[in-house]
Amino acid sequence: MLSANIEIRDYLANLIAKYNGGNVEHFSAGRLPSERELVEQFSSTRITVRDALVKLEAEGLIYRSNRRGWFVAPSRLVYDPSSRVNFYLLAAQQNKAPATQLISQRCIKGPAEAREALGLIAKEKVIELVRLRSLNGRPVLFETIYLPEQRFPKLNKARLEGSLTTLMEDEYSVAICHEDNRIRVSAVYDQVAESLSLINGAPCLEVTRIRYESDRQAFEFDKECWVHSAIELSIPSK
Amino acid sequence: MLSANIEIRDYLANLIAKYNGGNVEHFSAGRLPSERELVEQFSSTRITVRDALVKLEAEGLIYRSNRRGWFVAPSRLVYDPSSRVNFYLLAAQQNKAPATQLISQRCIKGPAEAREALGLIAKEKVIELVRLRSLNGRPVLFETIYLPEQRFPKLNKARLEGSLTTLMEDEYSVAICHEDNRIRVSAVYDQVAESLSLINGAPCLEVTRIRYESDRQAFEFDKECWVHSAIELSIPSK
DNA sequence: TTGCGTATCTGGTCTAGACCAAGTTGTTTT
DNA sequence: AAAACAACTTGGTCTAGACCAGATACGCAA
Repeated sequence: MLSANIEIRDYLANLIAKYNGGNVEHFSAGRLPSERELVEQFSSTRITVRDALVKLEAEGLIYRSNRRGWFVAPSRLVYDPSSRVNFYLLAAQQNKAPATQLISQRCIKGPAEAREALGLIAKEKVIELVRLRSLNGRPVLFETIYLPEQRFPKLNKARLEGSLTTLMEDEYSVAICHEDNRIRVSAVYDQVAESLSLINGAPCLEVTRIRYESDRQAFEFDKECWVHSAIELSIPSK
Repeated sequence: MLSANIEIRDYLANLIAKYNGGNVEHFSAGRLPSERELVEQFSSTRITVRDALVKLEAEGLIYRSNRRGWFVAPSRLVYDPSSRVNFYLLAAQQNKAPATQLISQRCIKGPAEAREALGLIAKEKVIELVRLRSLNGRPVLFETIYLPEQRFPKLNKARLEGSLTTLMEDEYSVAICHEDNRIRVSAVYDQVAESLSLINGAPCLEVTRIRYESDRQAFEFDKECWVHSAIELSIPSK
């Protein structure tokens, strides 16, 4: 005995599998039928249809673009967070078209979490960079980067949409000693949700990273929020 | 202008923060008020209250135990998937009481995914082990392990609830050469959901692992489904 | 004391709508 | 051709209930 929402889920999951297998006839441009069309088709209600869609979303089979509709999720970007391969190269290798947008750049006191990670004292400030990265026009990553101002004076604004790792090596002679990545499932709100075309409370994969240039001296604190269906992490053994 | 479900979320998130800070007065035994009580308190409806609860669940602040209620999520287990530290030791180090239950043990053909990873041909079978692991009585991990039967004849049943790594070293002289871990957000259904006291379609953190004892020869294929609020992965740099 | 059945409580699922705000599209005006 | 507006479509949010199934607590009988 299947509940109605699972029946709808299974039906759509099946079509999605076919679509991903190359049978494009079901969804034009990867777009699912509207919720109201599905209600008609299954003689059901929006509550039930949405239950099914939210489950498919949780699985990463589909994603929503706020108030535009539901779409079949493209194949995931495979990403090793502890490798220093840059985003453009990685995306290109996997046949995806990358783009980066610098949303804001500020010099502020910064959140306690970042200050602590960077070992800042008293009035030392941080540079906060907020960037949005897309694959094939779909925003997939919202990242907030904190850098100690003293270590990185006069950041080259022209290069803030490219690889920061490269910038830091070139202009500040940074050599990464080691780093720590923390990965958890979380949810996005407000600016983050909006930038990613997600709704408040949508799940995401959150990667928090601290990079060190010597045993104790951290030079970078990042928080990455990935649209969870867009990413798969690959962690090779040490 | 906040929507009602966000208002309820914020209110509860606040209480949860206090609860985690040591102020235990709000929730007895970490249990949240029932959905119907919250409906009363906010003069709202269950749809809206559940929207709020599902958002808190997505964030990992609370979890549900199927038809029993909603609970404040305990602190997360921090876990490095590519380390070979065993579960009991790890849990003990973080002051959590671990337990393992062997749910099933079969010798089968196995799913294509596992067969391929293990490089099996023709009629070679796999041993499938299904285990459920708990922390402080709460199920947090459902894992399915596939081992090539030829490599591991006559598995010692008495030891299947303990550390497999240790068992394999002791009784089969396995030496791990390298491994690959894949991490993605997914959802659980049926037996997995039931075992974890989750509902069909609840999000989880899925870790898929292949272990090799030589460059090409894999000896273990695992799929771990973690209750997402129970876990944080820690990936140190190579 | 130990089962066992029962009443009650909980979330799980669903009906049948409503209104709103943002995104899309087509038409008209400049 | 470009800008402005209007009409329409979409999901986002919410009302006010209903019934079901599993979990739990409790009282009663063995």
